[in-house]
Amino acid sequence: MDDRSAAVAEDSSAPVAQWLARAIHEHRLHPGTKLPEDEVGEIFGVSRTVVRAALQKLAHDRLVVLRRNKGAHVAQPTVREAREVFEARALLEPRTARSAAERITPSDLDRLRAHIDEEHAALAAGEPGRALRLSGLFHIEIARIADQDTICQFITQLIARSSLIIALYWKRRNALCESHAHHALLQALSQHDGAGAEDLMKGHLVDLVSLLDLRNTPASPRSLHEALGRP
Amino acid sequence: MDDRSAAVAEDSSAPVAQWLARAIHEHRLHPGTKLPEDEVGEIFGVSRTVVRAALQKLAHDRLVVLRRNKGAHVAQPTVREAREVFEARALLEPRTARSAAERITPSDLDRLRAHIDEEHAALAAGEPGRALRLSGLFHIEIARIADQDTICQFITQLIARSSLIIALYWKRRNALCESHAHHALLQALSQHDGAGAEDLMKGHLVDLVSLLDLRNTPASPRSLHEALGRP
DNA sequence: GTCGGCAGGATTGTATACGGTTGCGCATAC
DNA sequence: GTATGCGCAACCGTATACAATCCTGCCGAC
Repeated sequence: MDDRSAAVAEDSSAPVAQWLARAIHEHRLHPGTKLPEDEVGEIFGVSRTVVRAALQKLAHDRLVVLRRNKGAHVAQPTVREAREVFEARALLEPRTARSAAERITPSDLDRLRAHIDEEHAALAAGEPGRALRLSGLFHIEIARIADQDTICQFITQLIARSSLIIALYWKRRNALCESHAHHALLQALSQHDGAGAEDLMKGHLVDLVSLLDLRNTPASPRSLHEALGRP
Repeated sequence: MDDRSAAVAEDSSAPVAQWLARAIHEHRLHPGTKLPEDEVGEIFGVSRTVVRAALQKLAHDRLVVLRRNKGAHVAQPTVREAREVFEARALLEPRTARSAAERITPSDLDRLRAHIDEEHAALAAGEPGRALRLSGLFHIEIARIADQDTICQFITQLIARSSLIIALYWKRRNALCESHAHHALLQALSQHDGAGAEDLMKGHLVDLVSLLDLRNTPASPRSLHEALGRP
């Protein structure tokens, strides 16, 4: 409600970037998909100038990669990058959850419950992409509650990248049953149990990584040199 | 060596962004300074298109703020933002220093020593801006040694913002005597003392914050309303 | 003398044009 | 049938042009 329509009049490239980011987050745009400037511009009714600005923003968030004269593609995080992203989340999110527990308000709790409910509804409606995005928003909401804008922005970026990582490395497509962890987190937060929330978040992130297939296999459409093992 | 000259041929906006970032980091560009697109473009001999790309990159790193129809200005972090930046650093850097201690190599140590020496030389030569930048590079180098690209990028951004914060809130201009902490860190790193490095880094960051004047005074070229205390 | 409005200049937002590179496909030779 | 070289089409990089907006200074009215 606050990030969709409000910014439209402010910066015309923001809606393009947000729309693309959401599509990536919901797995409607797959890793490696090319994003030609002309095509995107035609879809949104804007010129390449504003599309470029949006793509640059996404590139800075590591959601797309920009290669000179090759255009923009949805990023394909490597296994190494996947590990790094979750290591960074492990450094940031548990302590942030603790802060959130200490200053959470009833209206915050309501919003978190609404997130979980919406996530359940999306899963029940057979929209796993939407559920995944809402699951990410749950984490972002916790960072927002912690009232740390800077860390919240880092976490937002990391969660978006996590969505790409999940698209590439998730072990079993059907198993998106992480709502239990979010329920437990909600419980700890509602009781202002900072230490508990910190531990739960730590464990939750470990669980997430354990559901990824991060053996040293390269990303699916890997670079040919590595694929053929020739120097 | 890897981020200065190599990227020049790759992306023409990168050198502009790097030059501006360095000038900000070295306090040659002060918070609040306007950066007109035409002027910057003329300096670098490029058109506004590429300048805009550079400014957007810097805006994403929070070194400049972009306001619609108002142009780009060097950012003026608020007290709140200053606190947040150092809180984020406190979450990221100590653990990163520990990782660095565990995997540091002799050549890494040489590079760190060179950084410290250069920093001393800059101070002796009466170039506090250069010394500050080198001091920041010391932290970035540690993150690089830890071999965590993602976290390294976050830290790089946070250190650049720290430079702006120091420009605004440093208590005594003359006292840039933090080289002792870096020496102690180097010692711990050279002995692969992860726990020691983590503690030293934590303390170092606390010391840094204590040298800032973060009472709830607004930023120096604050909004006129607040500056004059008139409603 | 002060306030309000208006016009001019300056600066940004967006679109488009042009040049260069890449990559693909086809035709031809072997 | 396969390989090689050429040509074309698509796309990106950059510059520039035009429109919209904002700031500033001046002028007139009260």
